[in-house]
Amino acid sequence: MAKQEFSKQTTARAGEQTRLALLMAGIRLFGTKGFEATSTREIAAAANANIASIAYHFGGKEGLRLACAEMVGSRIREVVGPALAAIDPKGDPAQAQMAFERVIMGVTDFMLSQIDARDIASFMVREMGSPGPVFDKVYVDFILPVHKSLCTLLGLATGHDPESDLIRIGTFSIAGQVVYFRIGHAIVSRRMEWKSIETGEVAAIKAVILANIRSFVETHRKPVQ
Amino acid sequence: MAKQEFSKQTTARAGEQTRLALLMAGIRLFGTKGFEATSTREIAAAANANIASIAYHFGGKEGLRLACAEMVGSRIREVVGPALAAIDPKGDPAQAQMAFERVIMGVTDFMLSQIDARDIASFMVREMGSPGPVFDKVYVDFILPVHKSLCTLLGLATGHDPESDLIRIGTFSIAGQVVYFRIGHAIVSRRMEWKSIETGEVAAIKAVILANIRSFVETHRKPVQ
DNA sequence: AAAATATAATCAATCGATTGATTTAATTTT
DNA sequence: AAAATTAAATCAATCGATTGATTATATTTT
Repeated sequence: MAKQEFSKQTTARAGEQTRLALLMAGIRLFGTKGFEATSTREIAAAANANIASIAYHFGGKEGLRLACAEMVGSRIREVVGPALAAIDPKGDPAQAQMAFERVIMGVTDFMLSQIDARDIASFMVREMGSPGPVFDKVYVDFILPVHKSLCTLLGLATGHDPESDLIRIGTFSIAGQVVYFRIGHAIVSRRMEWKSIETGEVAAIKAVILANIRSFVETHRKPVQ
Repeated sequence: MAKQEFSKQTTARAGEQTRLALLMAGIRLFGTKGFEATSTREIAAAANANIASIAYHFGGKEGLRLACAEMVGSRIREVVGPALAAIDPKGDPAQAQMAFERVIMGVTDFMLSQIDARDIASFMVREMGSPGPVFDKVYVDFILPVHKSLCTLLGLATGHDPESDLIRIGTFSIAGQVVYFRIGHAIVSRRMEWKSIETGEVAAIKAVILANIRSFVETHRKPVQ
């Protein structure tokens, strides 16, 4: 297990290095250009690896796609996992609302701020749009549990049944805003006359989304019966 | 110059027929599968036309893509155009809010209900995600004017400067919800346990979005100074 | 009106280029 | 030396585009 720090080029899991590089390149290229529009030669070149290494490590292009999905899934679970685990199903409304806000704000930060995360977000959004094995994996492993948890929180915050149409659709309407600002960032940036999305820009977007969350809770809050 | 009205099948622009069929097939396939993932053979087969007809009518695959964008643009302008033209820049806040709600609800209906329009919406959303000449066209011809008009209305309704960050981003946050329910319909349907998006389902979504609009206006309304 | 000509449109066949995948050989690591 | 990994070369299949031939329609000439 002892990792040799010296001459990491030659030693230190040379194979693992290209494997990771291929995954990174795959996520980035699949996310920005789309799966079909990206060639294996392009991926190999971006990862400074050989074309055959894709087949060797992942069995093929489709295998790399699935491996990318798994890496994306685990990466996102790192972000939302802790916040979701801290949910108290018997907490009071104010506490639930705070937790809800924290998760959404965290996801927004992750999706818009972190440069390496943008590729991840783009990749996932693309896979969301087209049914397939990757979609199923992303849905079951990530979207469903996260959405359910968010519904639990929003249900607690407003006093409604977490599985009611209002809460489920309402949660989508809020999470959808986050998704939109990611996929529509080119449009938003152009309209806002931003060169790129930086800290200040993300803060402005988060402020609006946060206000929308609070407006939603306030509008639909039920008096305790 | 006299056009013969009889036997429009044989006469009356025989080429226009396949031209339209190619456009329809292009919008549908580009929208559902993506541009790169769709082959010209596939398009020709779907349109009951020959592969060469694509080059003949549009100069090539990329030309067809642009022509599809133009058709989509004009089609959408039909939907939102009348509502936007009726905007009164000096109207009272309540009137502006009603107009805003009407436009958003109309677009939501268009994007989710009309079967033929789903292809159009999918096509546009896909092009929005990837920069290129089609994106520029869609932005300038459609997104920018519509968003500006919506900002005017939302500015009037709340009393804020239509070009302020709050109004511009806020408008995106509302329009983004509509876009999300279109591109994320597979996820939403699965989570809601809907077989497909039908009248009742669209009504449920519209109710939530409408409530979000009204919450936004109420939250950010400025007292008349 | 009839014949001749021009234009528009579609067709099957084929082009070179590129795709993902595979094979063979060389290199590195253990 | 054996195993693991990478590099280079090659595979059939498919891509978008183009070709020349053919048909249908419109226009012009006689």
